[in-house]
Amino acid sequence: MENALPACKGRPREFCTDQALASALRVFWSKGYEGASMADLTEAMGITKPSLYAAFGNKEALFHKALDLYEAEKLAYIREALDQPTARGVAEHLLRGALKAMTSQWEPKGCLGVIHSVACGAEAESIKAEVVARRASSQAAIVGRFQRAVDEGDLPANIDPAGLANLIFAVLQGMGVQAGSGVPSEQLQSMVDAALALWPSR
Amino acid sequence: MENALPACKGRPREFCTDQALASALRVFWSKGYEGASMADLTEAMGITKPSLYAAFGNKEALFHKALDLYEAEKLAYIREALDQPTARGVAEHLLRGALKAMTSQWEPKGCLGVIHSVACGAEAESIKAEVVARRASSQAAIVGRFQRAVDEGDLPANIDPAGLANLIFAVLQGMGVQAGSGVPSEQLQSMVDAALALWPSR
DNA sequence: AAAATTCTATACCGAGCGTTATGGAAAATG
DNA sequence: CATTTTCCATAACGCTCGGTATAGAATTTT
Repeated sequence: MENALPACKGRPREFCTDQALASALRVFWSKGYEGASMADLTEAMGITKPSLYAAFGNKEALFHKALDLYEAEKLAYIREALDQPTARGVAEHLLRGALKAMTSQWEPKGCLGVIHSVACGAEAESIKAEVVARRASSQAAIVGRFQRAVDEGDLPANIDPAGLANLIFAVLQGMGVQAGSGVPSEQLQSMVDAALALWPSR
Repeated sequence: MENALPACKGRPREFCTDQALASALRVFWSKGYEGASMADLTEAMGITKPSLYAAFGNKEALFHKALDLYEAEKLAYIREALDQPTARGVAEHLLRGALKAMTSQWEPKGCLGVIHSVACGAEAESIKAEVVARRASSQAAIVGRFQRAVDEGDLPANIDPAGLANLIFAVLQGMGVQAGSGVPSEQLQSMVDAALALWPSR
């Protein structure tokens, strides 16, 4: 049933689904799931409502595909951070990667995950749960990475890996809140510098 | 025109406006401005819609009064923090006060300000602007307090007061995001401990 | 060329939103 | 006790929402 083969009968689609999905992502990213109306989405995507429903199912399915795209393209820095050789490198890559992702000139400011982690209407309940679950898995990976750093002596033995991972995620989320509410990127830059200056050395 | 004198003609109001406002605050706090429908509000407040409009004006005016109440009652720890003798005391009071305020057993989890700082629909645009402005003024006060600490030698001279204030506010906001999305308070407690362990000593 | 299939576009649907008008009951004033 | 004022309750208004049915245009395969 999936459009596995583009060589199908009938009139072919007149728009690029990937491009339309990218446009939808930008709408969700800047307005949130509930704040993004179907009219907003179709206008940004350049298609009509029936085309959207035929191509993506419904609003929630469209959001899920946009979320996958976001995680694959905009959250790559989290996966890269896990590969850094030192715990400080992990933290630095997380902070600087998040800063870049949240303050791009061509993309909406802020973080799609943060927007949907805070409570809104009842219709977005399952979406919030999904976003929160994805963040929890990322956070668990960071906890494991910091635990390894403690075991290897890369981090002082007296620090709590879970607490530290929780803290750095809180900083990332706070950065998302601030970036999404108009705080200029220079201010966020100084925040990142302050955070790295405080990082437990040696 | 204000109900300055309770000794007025006609039938008196049958409900307590303060109590109703407190109930409305809890609804806004847990569902957000847009997520809180008039039906949600009137049910929680125990009054009907015309009574609400007669007593508070409209939904936005009700929110503003609830926001004032929130700031006066639940954000007292921020004003108290400014009076702490040391910068570390300020930070500790902020972090522990926020943790207590955001994880109370009898109140909604999370932070009313954070909820409305992230983008949602267009109707909440002015509300977001108001909340963001109030936070900015609090943040500016913390910057000034940290600057004083640097001048007094309470903080190392090489640190940036604005960056540090921005960082601690990001932690508070991240705490709000996490508390509002189900992270248990013990985990947030360990995050606070980790943050204070990293605080620039001496 | 003809038939079949899938596209796009317009209009509509039921539901929920914030808000307000209408009516009747209740309490204070004179 | 009568009047007046303000309350409460029901219902309706205009609007937007997500989602869909219908119909016509366009491009494929047979």
